[in-house]
Amino acid sequence: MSSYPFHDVEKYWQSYWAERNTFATPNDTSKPKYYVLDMFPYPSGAGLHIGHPEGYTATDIIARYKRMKGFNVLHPMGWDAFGLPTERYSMTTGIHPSVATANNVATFKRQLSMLGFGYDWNREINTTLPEYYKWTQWMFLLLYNSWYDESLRKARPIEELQIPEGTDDVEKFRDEHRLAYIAMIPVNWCEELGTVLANEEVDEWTGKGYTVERRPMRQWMLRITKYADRLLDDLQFVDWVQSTKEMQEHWIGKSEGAEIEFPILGTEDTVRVFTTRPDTVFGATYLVLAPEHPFVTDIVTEEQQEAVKEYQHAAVLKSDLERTGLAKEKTGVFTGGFALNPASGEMIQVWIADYVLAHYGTGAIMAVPGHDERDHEFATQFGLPIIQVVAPPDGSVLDINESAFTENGISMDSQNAELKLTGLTTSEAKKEITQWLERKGIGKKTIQFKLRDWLFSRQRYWGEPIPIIFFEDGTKRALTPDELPLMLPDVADFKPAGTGESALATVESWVNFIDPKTGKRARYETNTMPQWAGSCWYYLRFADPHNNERFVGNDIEKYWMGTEPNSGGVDLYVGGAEHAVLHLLYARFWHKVLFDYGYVSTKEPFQKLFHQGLILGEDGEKMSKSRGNVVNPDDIVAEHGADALRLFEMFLGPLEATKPWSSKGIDGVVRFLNRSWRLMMTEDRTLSPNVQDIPLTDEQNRMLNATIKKIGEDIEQLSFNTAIAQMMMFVNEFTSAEIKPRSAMEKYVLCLASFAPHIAEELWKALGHTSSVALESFPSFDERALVQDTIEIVLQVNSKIRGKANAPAEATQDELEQIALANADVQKHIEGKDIKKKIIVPGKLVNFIVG
RNA sequence: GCCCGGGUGGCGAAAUCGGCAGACGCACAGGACUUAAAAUCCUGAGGUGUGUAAGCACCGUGUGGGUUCAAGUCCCACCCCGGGCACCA
Repeated sequence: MSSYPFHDVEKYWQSYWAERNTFATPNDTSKPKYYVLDMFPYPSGAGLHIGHPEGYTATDIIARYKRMKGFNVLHPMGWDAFGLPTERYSMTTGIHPSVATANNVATFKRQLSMLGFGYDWNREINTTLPEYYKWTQWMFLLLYNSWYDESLRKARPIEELQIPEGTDDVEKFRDEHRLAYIAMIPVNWCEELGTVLANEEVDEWTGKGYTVERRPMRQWMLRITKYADRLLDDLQFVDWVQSTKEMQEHWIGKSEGAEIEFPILGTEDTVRVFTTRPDTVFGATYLVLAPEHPFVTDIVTEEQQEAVKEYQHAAVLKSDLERTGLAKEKTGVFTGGFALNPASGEMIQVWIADYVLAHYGTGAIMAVPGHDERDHEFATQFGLPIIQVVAPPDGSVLDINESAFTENGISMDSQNAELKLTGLTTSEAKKEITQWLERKGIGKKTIQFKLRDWLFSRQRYWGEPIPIIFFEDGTKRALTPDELPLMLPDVADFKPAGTGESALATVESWVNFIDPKTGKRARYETNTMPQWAGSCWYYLRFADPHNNERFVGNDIEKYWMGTEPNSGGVDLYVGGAEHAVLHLLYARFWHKVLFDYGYVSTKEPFQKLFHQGLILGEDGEKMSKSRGNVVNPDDIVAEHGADALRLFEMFLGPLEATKPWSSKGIDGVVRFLNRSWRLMMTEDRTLSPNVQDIPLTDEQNRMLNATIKKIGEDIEQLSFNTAIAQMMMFVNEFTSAEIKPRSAMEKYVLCLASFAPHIAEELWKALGHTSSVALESFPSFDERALVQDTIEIVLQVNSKIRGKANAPAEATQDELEQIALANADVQKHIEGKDIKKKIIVPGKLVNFIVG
């Protein structure tokens, strides 16, 4: 028996869908909406890999199922096409990135169509097209033209920023408050690439043998830190994988503590430190400043001058990685200066050490070696005093020179004339000391975040130009919305200028010009935006992709994203866990800015988030060319068909699990599809005469209804592997029937349709239907068909299974007991013994405890 | 080091609330069809022991303990694998 003609069938239905626009999604507000989104791909030259269809099949099943359940489903696809790989390809081949991108997009689109995904291609978007990046630039301007009002906890137009009396440079004051701003900050400069790398990119390139050093450069930054608390708080509104929420929480890194001022001896200066354990201030036996701390030069004594300089110099040369990474050995230098512990009144040494980070807190710490492991290690190494000021709550005694006691406990030896912490619990002591500090005006309660502002500029050609103009006189202006898009000029050479600027700096005709609005000689910003920019808001554009007046129309946004601020957004967002922090955090940030201006209606962009697991090579290793274990979807489709690939990727295991590919395993789903086909088709592709209008047996009816029920439930739970197992059971059951009841076959095809749409369409047509199965309703099931009159119950003696018996489903405990006692196997085991206890669970089991 | 997730047959896995462990599939074995093979259909199968056999007994969800009539599932301790963070005071 040959296999079903999947080549013809799949090709036929793909063109059928395309010609009839089967999956066109109207903005039809009369129906409930369902928005299901994949993280849109970067169209690489290599084409789709086998991992892409995993998430895409899952969302396609959901989309098709929800459509059959009566929803208006938005299930779009587009291209996140700016970025370094294409630019590097262009550098070596001379092929323009826009041409390379178009080619790659064509390949991806062909492959996606080949897999039968039901996208509305009228809504296709591409981040590299001017009609798209016009709005990315517009969003940048929105950020640039905004400041964050801490009291209202929202972004507001920069014109509404109150300028304090006596401010001479108003522009400078505004720049200091804009959500997009320029800063000189040390960045990861890679000489060979001639570009700055993001922190997350450093490993990738150093791994490839490139060297990366720290160099201060003029960079655009986004003030995401202003949103730290909201990004943290609003996680409560989303239905995400717990681990992803936690990763975001850790990334944002909120910690509560206090700032305390330590007077520097012999000066009027004070050093402010941040600590989460102000209750341990009596145990602060020295101070440590970050090597970059501005006070270092003031504090350092003549004798220590040279050593300090040398240490600072060494610290600057070290990369972040070297400073924090492998070398755990602590280093530091005494400045020669002393400070006063404001609580104990002790004179304490001031050191510099690179275990204190300049960019966190105040860039200075009070070292409490008795109750902080890092301080303990440092103090031990340099012979600094270690004292205990917190006792374990159980009153046990410990040797504080041996190791730090970092847990909460009871304060000890912590008092001065005005203040007594001794005897208080850690949380009481924190409150007490903070009040004292505030009363004295030498400290206050503070909250710190690990999150840092977003380095937003890249020295690359293939990205969105930043719409800012610089004038000769040192002033600048932002483009106005009517001047957008600021088009990326055509260039022949895509290499960075090598000066730390992008290739744009070498395009004389573009970069230098007379600004028509002001008549001044001007220069465009030559930095471009990072790849994250386009993906920060694309989910909104899918709702209204051709709108030239707005990035998304008001009503359309409200329909697809919802109007309830605390819920709503994209209903289901599926993508890799590698984007758990950055993409999702950045997109949430932009969304909140848009929310502050009323451009969007929900606080959060993505209501439910799901990460599909990785598909490994057959050897259980990550797929890679060098390992030679790469599976190409084109090959699989050619050999087994798209339905088989879709089904197999879903059958492999739970969607979220990492699981290996198996070339043998796919035979199982191929067989299943063939069995489904033969259930109702003849060899010559016509409906089998065995499909007839006959009633179902009770057993068949039960199987059919159980299948409908389970498939609906499993799809809702993204549990596709078990849904497929159920369909296999259905087919096994009906294969053995001589005559196949037509009604069961029809309902089965409707169940199969979301998973294997091509074969389902063909079967649906053979069953005599003239329209697409994709537009039919999902069958409902009859709960009554599922109830069984008699069920098998387990008979146990002393909790061991000794037999089984059929009992009426409604049997009472007494009846079950009688049935059990009548069972020969049970009798054998209870014979001559006392029944000490009876456990009878109706519908499940009877258990006699004998002795 | 810290925070998550996970360990179930030869393999991928399944198992609402604690109630028949291993559904479904792969691979395997036997049978039917065939000159033969493939394909297909049917049947079998966690392991060990025992028996000619139907069967019977014991063991079994990473390890060790615990709770319970009953534990893959709950509790405690530990081991291993995957992911994330990593001097954030």
